[in-house]
Amino acid sequence: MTDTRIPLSRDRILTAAVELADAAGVEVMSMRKLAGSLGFEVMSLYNHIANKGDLITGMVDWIAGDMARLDPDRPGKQAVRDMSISAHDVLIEHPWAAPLWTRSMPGPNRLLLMEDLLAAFRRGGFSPRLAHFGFHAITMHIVGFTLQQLNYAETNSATDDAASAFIATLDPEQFPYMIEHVEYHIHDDEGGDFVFILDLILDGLERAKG
Amino acid sequence: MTDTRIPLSRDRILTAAVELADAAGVEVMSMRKLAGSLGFEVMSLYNHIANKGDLITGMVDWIAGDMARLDPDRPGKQAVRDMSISAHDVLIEHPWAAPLWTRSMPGPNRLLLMEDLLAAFRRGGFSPRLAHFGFHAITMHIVGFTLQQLNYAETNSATDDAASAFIATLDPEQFPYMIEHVEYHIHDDEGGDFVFILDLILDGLERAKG
DNA sequence: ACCTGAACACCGTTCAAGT
DNA sequence: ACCTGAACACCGTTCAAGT
Repeated sequence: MTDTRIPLSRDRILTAAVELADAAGVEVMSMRKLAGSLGFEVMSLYNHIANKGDLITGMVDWIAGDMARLDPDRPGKQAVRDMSISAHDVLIEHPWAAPLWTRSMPGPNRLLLMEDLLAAFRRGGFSPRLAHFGFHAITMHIVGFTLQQLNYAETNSATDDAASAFIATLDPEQFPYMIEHVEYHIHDDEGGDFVFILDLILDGLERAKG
Repeated sequence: MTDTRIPLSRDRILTAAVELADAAGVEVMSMRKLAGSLGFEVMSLYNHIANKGDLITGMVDWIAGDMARLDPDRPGKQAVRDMSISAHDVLIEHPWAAPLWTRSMPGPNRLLLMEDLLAAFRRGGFSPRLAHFGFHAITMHIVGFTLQQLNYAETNSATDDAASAFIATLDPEQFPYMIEHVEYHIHDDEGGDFVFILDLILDGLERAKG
């Protein structure tokens, strides 16, 4: 009885892991279920990945590979803007990734993005110090904003019913602006907020360059 | 044989949980160990908290209570600046909290901080829309920046040896700016970066107000 | 009302055994 | 070299039983 299964590999495992996390969430994706989804036993995975931490690092770097590299032919500010928007899009596509982003070491794909970003600032005439600030401001915005956005989507569930229910628990005397804020999210949020703050940061950095 | 132990309460449990997480990290703080540190059995906890999610929400809100409320007597921009710095300090003191911040619903203490922040913007003459942007930009900076900072401290371990080792793995031809960036973290990072970017955001918002 | 023990349905990972 | 079964040391939580 020969084994007709396609043999495991790091790539196959990572692809399946991303798929599983996309479909069911990371908290559901256990080593056992991952192996099961591939038709192998748990321990087979350990022939290709070191441990669960290694798996997660690989998953994060896997989706980093989907983010658009900086276009070297465009002005630095435009290239950074495009990359940021692409990165944000990818993180929204894979909602499990943003919380893990800051918790794992950068893999090869992420390293390339980081180098690109720093290079764009330095070649654009930023001092090492200002490039350093710019780097942190931009990456922080990409990950942090997405994190908040996803959290909002989650706590307010699919529909806006939960948001309305949340408002109902608030005393309008004590939390008038909080209520206004949540209502903004329900009615007026067209998704342009990420880019608005991004431009605010980019303009601020350019001004700081002097 | 009478029981001389101080009876459990939600407050006692939360205090012990924060203490345990501070000392050993959240990933180590299990329900079983938490109960053990209090001298009770696991299941006793469930008489005071609903489940682990409830516990974590409570822990996050517990430390939110340590953050300085906005001073209503100061100009809005200054008050927001002070609150942000205080919040950042508290998150650095409790390194487990920032990753959980965006993953749990706001409790009573956090709600007050959020309302304060929104009120400062609105009373300072911001439109609902701009107050909304400002709110997200500031909270994102507080949590996101701290997250990156903690991650850096972690991957580079206590000493700078790990950072140097990390640099050593990088090809200087391919990653010149990445190397420069990590070296900045090792040598020139005096901790003023959080405030620098904070001011950049505050100035940007004020300018957007027109 | 609050505390507890046993049990259930899970985890990640080690180790020795197979091919 | 790669796959596997059994076992270990954990989890969070339910349920029935105690006081």
